[in-house]
Amino acid sequence: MMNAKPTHTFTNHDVAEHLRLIATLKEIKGEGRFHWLAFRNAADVIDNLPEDVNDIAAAGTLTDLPGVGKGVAEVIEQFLATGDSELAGKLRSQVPVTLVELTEVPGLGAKKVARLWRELGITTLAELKAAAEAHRIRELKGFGAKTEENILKGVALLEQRRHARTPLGVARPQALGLIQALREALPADAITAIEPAGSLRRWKETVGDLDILAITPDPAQVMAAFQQLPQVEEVLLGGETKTRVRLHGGLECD
DNA sequence: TGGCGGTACTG
DNA sequence: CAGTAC
DNA sequence: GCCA
Repeated sequence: MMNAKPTHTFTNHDVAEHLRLIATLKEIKGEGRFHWLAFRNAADVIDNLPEDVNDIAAAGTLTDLPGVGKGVAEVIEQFLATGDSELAGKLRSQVPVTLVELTEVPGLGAKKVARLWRELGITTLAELKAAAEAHRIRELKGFGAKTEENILKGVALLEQRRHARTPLGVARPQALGLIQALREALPADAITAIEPAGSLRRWKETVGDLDILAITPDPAQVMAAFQQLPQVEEVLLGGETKTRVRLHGGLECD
């Protein structure tokens, strides 16, 4: 046999996802902000790394990466070797992993998910949906009828999106079109810089929505122009420095 | 050993 | 004001 | 948890 090759090989993205899993579980568990933030930051670093994390690990220089210290490096090494880590295992024994997907419902963060779990025993999307439909959510202090509706909408959106994420090949041209339209609608000096952000910028193969970031001396002017673009179907939220709209076709854009 | 982004929006 | 999202 |  040739030199023993690992049975599985893991990509930078796999590693990043594992670090994100740890971060989310820690957050739901209620650990202090910076304990889990560190893992999320490290995940972003790994995800954007041009080099193969396997090579870096082999060279023993993981901790040279920004945001990667002793703790994260240990987790990465274990994951590359086994596809899992002690830390993640320990976390999984304390927090149901299925809670992670609840976190993806817009408007639901770790804190609310933790309460839904502890106070209503909700651990899955299906259970969440059922509880909302049975109006059991509004019984919780701080959760009202409105929250319930939003959860229902969010779950529906997630179920829909799950099967209908937009391919980058479709999303990116749309975003670039928006950027160009915005430039044309405004004087040249109104926008210092503008570019795609989020999953678009990270070249993910599919995206859930469009994120566009602009630097401008006059935010209000840009927000107004953005909302009036012909490809905008509905303004969902129009702030002074942030706007969310739904485009024709259903894609949402910030 | 102390700092870690800052802000806007919703309920 | 707390929680969430960017 | 990482960094200065």
